[in-house]
Amino acid sequence: MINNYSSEDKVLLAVDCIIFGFDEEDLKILLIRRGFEPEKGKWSLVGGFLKSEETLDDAARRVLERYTGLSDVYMEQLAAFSEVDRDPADRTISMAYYALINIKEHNEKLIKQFSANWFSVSQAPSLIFDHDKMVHFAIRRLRTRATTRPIGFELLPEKFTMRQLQKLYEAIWDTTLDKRNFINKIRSLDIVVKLDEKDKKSSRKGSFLYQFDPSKYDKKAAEGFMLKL
Amino acid sequence: MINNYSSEDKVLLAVDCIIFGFDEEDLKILLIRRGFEPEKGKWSLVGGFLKSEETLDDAARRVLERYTGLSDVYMEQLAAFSEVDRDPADRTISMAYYALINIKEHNEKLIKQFSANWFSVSQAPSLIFDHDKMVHFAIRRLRTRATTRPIGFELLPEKFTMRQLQKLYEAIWDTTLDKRNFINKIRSLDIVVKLDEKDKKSSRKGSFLYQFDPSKYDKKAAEGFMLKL
DNA sequence: ATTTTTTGTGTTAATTTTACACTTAAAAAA
DNA sequence: TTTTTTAAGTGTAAAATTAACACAAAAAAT
Repeated sequence: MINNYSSEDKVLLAVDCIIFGFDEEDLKILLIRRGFEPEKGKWSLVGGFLKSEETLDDAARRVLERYTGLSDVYMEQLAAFSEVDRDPADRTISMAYYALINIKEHNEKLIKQFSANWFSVSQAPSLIFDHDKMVHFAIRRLRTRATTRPIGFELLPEKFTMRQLQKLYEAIWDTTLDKRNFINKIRSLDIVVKLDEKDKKSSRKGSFLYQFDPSKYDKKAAEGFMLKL
Repeated sequence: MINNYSSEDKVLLAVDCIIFGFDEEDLKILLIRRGFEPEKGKWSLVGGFLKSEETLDDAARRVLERYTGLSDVYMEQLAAFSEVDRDPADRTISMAYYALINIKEHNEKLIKQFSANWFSVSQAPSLIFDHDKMVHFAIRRLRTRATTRPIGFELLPEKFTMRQLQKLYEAIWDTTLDKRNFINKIRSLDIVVKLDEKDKKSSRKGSFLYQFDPSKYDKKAAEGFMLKL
């Protein structure tokens, strides 16, 4: 087939990933020191260029696996950033993705290898290019996502306490919540199962562990809800 | 500066626009018969390729102006579509945008010139490539947008009746609403001003015209709300 | 045994949402 | 001029949801 588009401009297309993790206290993002020019050594999101034989989702997954060692990560396309001079080296459009991972599960070795670091979103250093804008965009999106879809599965360990789940929402929304109203609301969503086990790390008394019910969780993830807290 | 990215693949980047209009009854989209191969003559979204000296928003605005004659159109970036074979002619990634326009204001001549046509979203023909997917995506986005931000300004004439506004929401959400509850809700948002004029077209009695209060509207557009109806 | 710490739980008031039906205005028809 | 027709305009009560709020229980540490 004749290429009808031969006179059109081609551009570089990158993906940059905002990787969120949660450490029981703060919402964090994974940043690396950039290993090449321009802006070598500065803090940056993880990213890479789209290859012509893969989709953008493929590219994002590839980047995610490269820097965290994790596949099967929850990931969503965010937005394209296309200011003409956003990357001084060449005309590059970047597709931002955000990912939610269980911070305990990523590969520590890779973190070292790439001089990566987890930063609380409120204490992150300023980033190269338009990456700060991307991060803000991602936080905004995560906030709305947390109000319309369940998110705990992605960011918490398999078994978790209600307090942990509440702290996660508090971190995402940067607010404090009433624990009684919170637990009632979560129970009414009918996506968690209370276990008999207790977690003793956080208190003398110990607190009951919960687990998500995968099928109910997925159902809610698909149909959505409106979580007002 | 040395180009550090010289070994990376470049791709064609297109924008495709879902242009929504409202004709007092139905939510419509503007489609054109494609003027070149591949898929020449088939129904398609309006689109074009990104030029290297413009941003994606610029490109979308350019496409919008070319096909509707309108500048200053409300427009939002939607999502990138990047299946490897989505366009059989060449590897092309498309950034979908959606736009909301006042259907009365677009340029009729251009419509003819491009063999364009307005279709009710429920009766649109099937489109080339992955354009159907884009349209569905856009409708979904428009629905959530209508629940979190005001939208009337973009799709209605300057002066409108409550019934028109209600029909707009009914069309977007594909539902019916109670007029008393609707009007109370809209009034509580405090973004419209009731005028003394009446519109006599729709009934003997005539119905009062309203206008958006630009500053209040913009404020609500920026801060958002949660519209449950 | 006492202190300390964090968990766990239920009720009431306030607010928001939903359901619902009749009158009014004015043109058109008789 | 009277009657008919059509869509506009309006308010209240019940139901559902959300928000506010405080104390007892468990268990480890002293």
